Amino acid sequence: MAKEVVILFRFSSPEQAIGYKYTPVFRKISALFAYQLRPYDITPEQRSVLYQLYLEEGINQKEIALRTDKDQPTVTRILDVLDKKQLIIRHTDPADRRAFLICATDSAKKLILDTIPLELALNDLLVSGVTDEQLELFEHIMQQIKHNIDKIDQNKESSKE
Amino acid sequence: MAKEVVILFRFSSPEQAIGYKYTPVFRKISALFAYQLRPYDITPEQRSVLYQLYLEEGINQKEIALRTDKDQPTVTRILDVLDKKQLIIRHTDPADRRAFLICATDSAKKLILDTIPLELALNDLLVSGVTDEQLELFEHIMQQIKHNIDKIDQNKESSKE
DNA sequence: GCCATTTAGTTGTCATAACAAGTATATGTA
DNA sequence: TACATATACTTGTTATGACAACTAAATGGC
Repeated sequence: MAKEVVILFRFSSPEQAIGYKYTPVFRKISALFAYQLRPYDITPEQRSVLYQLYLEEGINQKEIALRTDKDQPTVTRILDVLDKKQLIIRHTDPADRRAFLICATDSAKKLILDTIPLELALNDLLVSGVTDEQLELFEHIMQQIKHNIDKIDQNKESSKE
Repeated sequence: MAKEVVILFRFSSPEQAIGYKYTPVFRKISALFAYQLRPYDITPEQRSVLYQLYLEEGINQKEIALRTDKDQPTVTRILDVLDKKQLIIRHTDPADRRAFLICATDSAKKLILDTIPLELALNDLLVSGVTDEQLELFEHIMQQIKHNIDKIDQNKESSKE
């Protein structure tokens, strides 16, 4: 007699998978912000790097990668662009000749300050019709999902060994 | 006397903007799924195109773009890859010589069927610890955000004229 | 102090994505 | 029917992102 293996999932249809359903939503949010940032000749990702430097100057590239959730090669290349636009300066770290301490130029700081209202206004539009209470729950669920991702990632790492 | 203009936002800090906060989360979800799909030599985006063909064969590229939330150039290039991998066939549309009717090959259909459990299992892991009730609210909020995006997009379009 | 290992950053390659501009075909209208 | 306009798809360019492989410098154990 053939054995039957039944696997039960909370969802039965691939269209319901949250990655599938909502990745395009966040892509679109980035595209909208990119559109609004055009007059400033900067992209949301470049701006997210600058924003970290605005919060704390003189951190190195590895630290920027951590704080922006980007990998190091991506940060290297975004900094190359920001360097060309004269929005950052790479100072060699006197304590570690492999590393650079990155600083934002004055025009970069001005750019960040000028665009913060854009970001807040867009965010307000995005969450209009959502109550504060609902938003709080939304944040809570996203935190749980983030936590689950980290757990999956750990399994992935440990299974490599 | 100088006039003061005070603009009030629901959020005061850029780090709280949902685009800024959660775009990396969904990027990571895609990366996790990409990792799991490696043995199948396919990416989540290529798979999302194939999945639409699995749902309905013989639709054209414009229709695929609509259904996958991608723009037409992106669909063209993803189909080029799928074509090389012999996972789709472009039939010329007898009724419109500009268009192609796209069909999935048998191996593409098998690939979709084989990977559906992966997608459902990953989704289960991602939402573990989130109750069905919370998930329902989450979906509701995401729908509201999607609706808001469409409204912003319409304004953007109409302001072009 | 020497050497293995780790770490900071870079480079190369491929895949997506946004957008502009181009080609060929269809369509709507005088 | 002729011509303007719209549409389906393609191509080019730029930006990001994942990942592997590399260089150079730092660190840790002996």
